[in-house]
Amino acid sequence: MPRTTNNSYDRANKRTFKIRSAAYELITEIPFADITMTMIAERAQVAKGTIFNYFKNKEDIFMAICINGYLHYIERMEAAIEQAQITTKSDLKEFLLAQTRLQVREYSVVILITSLRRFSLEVHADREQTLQGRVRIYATLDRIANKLVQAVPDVDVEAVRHAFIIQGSILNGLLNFANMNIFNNIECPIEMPSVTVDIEVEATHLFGIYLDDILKM
Amino acid sequence: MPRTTNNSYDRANKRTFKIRSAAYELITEIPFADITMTMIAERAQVAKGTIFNYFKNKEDIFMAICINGYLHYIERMEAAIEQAQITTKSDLKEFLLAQTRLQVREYSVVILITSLRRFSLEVHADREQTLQGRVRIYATLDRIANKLVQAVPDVDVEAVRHAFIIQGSILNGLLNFANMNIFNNIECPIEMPSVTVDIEVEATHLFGIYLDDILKM
Amino acid sequence: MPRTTNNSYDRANKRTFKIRSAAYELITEIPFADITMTMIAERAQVAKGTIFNYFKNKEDIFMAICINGYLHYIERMEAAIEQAQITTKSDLKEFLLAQTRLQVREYSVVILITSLRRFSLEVHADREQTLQGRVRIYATLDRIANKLVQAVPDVDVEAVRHAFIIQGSILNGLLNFANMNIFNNIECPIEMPSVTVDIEVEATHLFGIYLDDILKM
Amino acid sequence: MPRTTNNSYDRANKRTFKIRSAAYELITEIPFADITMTMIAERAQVAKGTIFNYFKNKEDIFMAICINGYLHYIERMEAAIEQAQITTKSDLKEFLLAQTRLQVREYSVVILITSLRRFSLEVHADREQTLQGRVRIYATLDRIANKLVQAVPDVDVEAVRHAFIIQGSILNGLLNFANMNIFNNIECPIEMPSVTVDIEVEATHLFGIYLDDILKM
DNA sequence: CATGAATGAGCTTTCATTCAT
DNA sequence: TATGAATGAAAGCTCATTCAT
Repeated sequence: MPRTTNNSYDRANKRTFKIRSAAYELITEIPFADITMTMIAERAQVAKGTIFNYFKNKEDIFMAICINGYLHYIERMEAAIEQAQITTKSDLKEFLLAQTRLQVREYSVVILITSLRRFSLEVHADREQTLQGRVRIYATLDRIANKLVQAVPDVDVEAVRHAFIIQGSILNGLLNFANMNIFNNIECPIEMPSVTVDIEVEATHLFGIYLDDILKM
Repeated sequence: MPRTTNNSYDRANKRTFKIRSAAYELITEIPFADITMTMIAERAQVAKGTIFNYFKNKEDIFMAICINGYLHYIERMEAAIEQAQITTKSDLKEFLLAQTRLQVREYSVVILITSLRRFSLEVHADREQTLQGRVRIYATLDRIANKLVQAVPDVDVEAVRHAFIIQGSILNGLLNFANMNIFNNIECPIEMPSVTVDIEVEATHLFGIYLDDILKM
Repeated sequence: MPRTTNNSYDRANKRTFKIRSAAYELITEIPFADITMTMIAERAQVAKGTIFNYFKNKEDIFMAICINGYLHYIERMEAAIEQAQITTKSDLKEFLLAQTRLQVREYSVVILITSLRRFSLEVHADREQTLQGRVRIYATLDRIANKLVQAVPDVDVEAVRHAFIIQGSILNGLLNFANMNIFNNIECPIEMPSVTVDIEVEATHLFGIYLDDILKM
Repeated sequence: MPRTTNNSYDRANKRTFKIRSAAYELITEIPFADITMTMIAERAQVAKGTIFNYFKNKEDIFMAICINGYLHYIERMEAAIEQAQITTKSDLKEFLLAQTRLQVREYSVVILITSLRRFSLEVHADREQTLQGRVRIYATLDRIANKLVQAVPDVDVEAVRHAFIIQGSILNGLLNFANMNIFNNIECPIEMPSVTVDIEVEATHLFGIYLDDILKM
């Protein structure tokens, strides 16, 4: 079967990817407010004007990162279900905690950027595009939840879907609120135990007991 | 002992309060990036230059709001302990959940602003001032935790102090990550159950099971 | 004699016409500075790049509109002479006033665009093209003037040719300078009689007494 | 009597004047569209940002030039009435023609800029400011007209006020529409008599016969 | 000849910050 | 200490123009 490639579509896809990647890289290095379109253009090796052919503005780029990043995460999760051999509630819990560890390790930036949505991103990002993305996310989460409840008896779809929101909230909250002993990535010479938090440990702990509760284990 | 009032000190205090209040009001109306020093000055009814006598920059103001707002919350909590008549773990849990409801209802904005700390505030805010504030917060939380463990047997100070971090993280995370069906304060015409969240219900639920866990109830 | 139609020539003509028409439409809706090549391309249903095959730049398009529009007007006038049955000075005056009414009613936009020539059009438009157009205009006016003086005794060709310049100047001037009670097409709630002007009445009045003068009536 | 000078008011006035003057100079050298705010700032020796403290945008500056320039002209005219010793219709006509010569010689640029009002200035200039200016103009013209009709019997105020509109229209029209043998300030090597116009001669001629008509001379 | 994605110079405008008063 | 006019760096963004397809 011959593969029909739409060249211009492919090129456009590549460009948006390059721009998003450049912006993603920068947010790991520089505070959001200090990132400029010029920086993003330089990093992505495209002209500044090109960015505006693909994104409405800076906020739009980061909103796209949020959505695509999270989609990437949950699509991987969906694929992982097959290999996971989940049959009991315990399997399910283990699976979701493993996914949480993955989220902490590889998707913290994406989850963290979500913090900007209320104060910055939503105000300027493209409404339609964003909502479409969210619908895709919801549909994927829905599929995942359905697959999981089919594999494990006596579990509510609604509860599983909801758990993903809680999972993200927990990680986002810990990233923002914990570790107040760190200022601008530099640890402070002040002893404040119990403020310091190992995000992975804490996230899996909190989400673990949440799962226990909703799975009635 | 007669209290010597220093007039200029009082006036300065009033000014910082006016400026902070103006900024607080604005953040409930306008996205952070769109708030200008001119707006804050007008709202606070001071000259733009005056602001810079009291705050290093815009980020400094909002960092101060974070810290003072949270201090305000926990100082009220400290005062509330006396009236609360806490003697059992169950009392303790109820007290902390009541405090959580208060946090949701009256301090959501303060908790939400914390989302900006990593990406904006810390980068420009005054380091020393901020750390001093955090130390004050820690000291207050420490006093509170101690008072509580003295009232209730068999509870770890460390665990209680830590619980406050988790409490804030939960609220912050839910505010940021939940309710993705809302875009720019406008609800979307897309049905996505389990994404929609009643913050107060969810926060008390999650924090409740966390307390059950750490209090071993 | 059979006319050999050159297809590509016809197509090119059609294109320039489509582009000019699109630009003409736009200038009746949007201020010159706010009209973009993209808008013109969309309206003309051609690619942006195509425009540049036919016109040097934006100013060139509007210069072409000026020249072609005015040519259109005077070529119609030339054709109208035959039907007009002009034999006396009075006939001539009536003919020219009727033509002035036509100019006001159907060519105001063209005359108005001329206002841009000094400040915008000439600076960027194609010099040779423009001058060629003006020579064509002059030639046509010359033919018209000659036809008219042949029909009416005791009238100077030079004076008639010159009258057309005055005619255009009067209309252009009134369009620009009169009706200062209107701002951005919206009438102002300020009573300023004698500022308000019925362009057609005023133009024919002023041009009428001018004709009386040069025709020594 | 001590003169009370409001320093900040004076300084502001000086600034607006400097900025307007710079813009006026530039428009005599460079086409409107090519004048940038940077150029104006440099010429006026103020910071770019300063301009925006006094004017909304580029169009606003040129609208102010139009209005202030014309006001300057008619205020001089008002002052000139006293010295003029006007008692007859003939005196009145001579006075107005002399004023027209002055307009041609010293205010052509101002009158010419008016050509931009429809296509550029009004769309972006400050509405209120502009209308206020026009009201001032109208009031001055009204005073002038009244003074003149008091001096000369049997002349209609309305007609005189209206004549000023016609005067400006004539000059504006001639500046825009005549001399099509000149392209971009360079005369063309094409012989087109009757297109070439001596603006001053033509304007006084046309306005002269208009005055004859309305004064019934 | 038609296309439209890519370009990037350069625009207007903003706004934190300064500093003379 | 309060002021707010002045600053000017730098931002976001536009859009005429190019050019590979």
